[in-house]
Amino acid sequence: MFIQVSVNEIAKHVPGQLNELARQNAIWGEFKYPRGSEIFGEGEPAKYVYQIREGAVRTSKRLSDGRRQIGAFSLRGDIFGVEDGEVHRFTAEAIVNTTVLVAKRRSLFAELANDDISAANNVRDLVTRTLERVENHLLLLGRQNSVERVAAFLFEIDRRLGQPKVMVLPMGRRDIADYLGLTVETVSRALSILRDEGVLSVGRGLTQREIVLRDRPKLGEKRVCQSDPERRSRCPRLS
Amino acid sequence: MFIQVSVNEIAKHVPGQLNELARQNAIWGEFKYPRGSEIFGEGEPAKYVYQIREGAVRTSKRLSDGRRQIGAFSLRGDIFGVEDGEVHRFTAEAIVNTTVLVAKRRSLFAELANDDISAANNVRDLVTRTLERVENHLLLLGRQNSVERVAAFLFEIDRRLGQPKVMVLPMGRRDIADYLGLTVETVSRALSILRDEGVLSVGRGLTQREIVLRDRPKLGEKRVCQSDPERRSRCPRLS
DNA sequence: CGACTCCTTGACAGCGTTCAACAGTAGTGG
DNA sequence: CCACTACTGTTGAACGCTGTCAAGGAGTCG
Repeated sequence: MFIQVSVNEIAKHVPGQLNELARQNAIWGEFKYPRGSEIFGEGEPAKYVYQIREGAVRTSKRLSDGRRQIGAFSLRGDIFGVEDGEVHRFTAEAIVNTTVLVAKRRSLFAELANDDISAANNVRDLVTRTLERVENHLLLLGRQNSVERVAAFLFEIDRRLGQPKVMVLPMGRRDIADYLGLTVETVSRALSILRDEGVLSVGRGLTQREIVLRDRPKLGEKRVCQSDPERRSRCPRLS
Repeated sequence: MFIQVSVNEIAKHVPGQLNELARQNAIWGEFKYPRGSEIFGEGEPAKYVYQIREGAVRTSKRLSDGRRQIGAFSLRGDIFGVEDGEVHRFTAEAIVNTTVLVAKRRSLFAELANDDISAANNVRDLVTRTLERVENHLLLLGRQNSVERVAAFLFEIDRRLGQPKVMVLPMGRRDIADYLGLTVETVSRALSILRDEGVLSVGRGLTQREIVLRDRPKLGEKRVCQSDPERRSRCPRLS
């Protein structure tokens, strides 16, 4: 009951998914993680599934020398931890003060053996969407320039936030940079370019993390390089 | 029977996986694809699962202007097409003349609803491994330099080929470049650097696609940038 | 209010791309 | 068998995008 209500309140676009997952497991309840704290670490046994009630989470990997790659951002209503196997392959950290619903989980897909078609479909959809997102991210990291990356990021977040008038980013430039495979300076410069081109507004009496998209069609064009034959930078090579 | 034998012959390290997958589906048999031909295209309905009997396959995505990102290479014995949903999210092409076993497939995870625990585990393992590989690839594309990328590529292929004396690459430099998010020239230069450092030999009476790894430990060190943690965050110099 | 972090901007450098030339190899047909 | 051709791969030189370093401003939180 408690779960039923809260999940439906929070995640209108993924109604009841955690319910399905939780039905045959045990909901452990709500947990709060302060800004910057670790929810689980890479290599730890994966015992739970999480849904964000309030806040935002980043999942990341690190190299030994500190270089970091963020694989995904999870926002309000999003579920994470499902796609892992026996152990977590990512580290998950709260970007801001975050409240999550936690459900005990069996091993991946275990609930599918229990004839629960609905839960099976939900898990399948989650894994499918995860794969699709990650694979598109490969293309972004491997073949797109900095402005395209930032535009793609803004486009994605804007969509996931429901295209609000003012987009409030929970994460800082450092996180954006590590998500896009860039540096903070390059992210900042790309945002300035988009601002100067009239695509968005930033600052203007707002926080630096509040962005107003002024020209979404133009942003959409920026996402993928529209091979401008004049500027032969990194993109055009058509061969 | 025919399938049983051939699968076990070919894929010792993934014994019988396609058998499991095929048991409740229908094996359609063997198909041959000439070098460079398309096995399936991005966006096409996903009707079959494939296992490579002989040859090699690349799966890739393209941007509208022709930029390409290869997501994975499939070698002899490998299964591909399982991780897709209703439609293929990648294009699959034969790198060389390739023979594949083809099995009709149901929708993703459908076989799990049929109480086939063994098949369920196989699908789960395939999806888990796919996710792990792709996520590591994110880190490579987002945060590693050219030599690290090429070293990681060689390390992976060497392992998958069973560390032979002479590594015979089925793919050309162009494919390697598009897999690593680089250009052919940069791949070639990185190989030359590794050659000059005594890590490998290439050419020497062999084809350019035949490589001898002379110092696997050193190659392993090249894979990830270790060394001074305090200096720059991106990576130390090459030379 | 002060110390801290975050963000932006500028100057510069470096790594990887682009462009170009050349050598090696494979495929083809005479 | 040898030309002829097309393709692949290597190497050099110059360019430029992005990283690095530095400085300063803006916001945050004690």
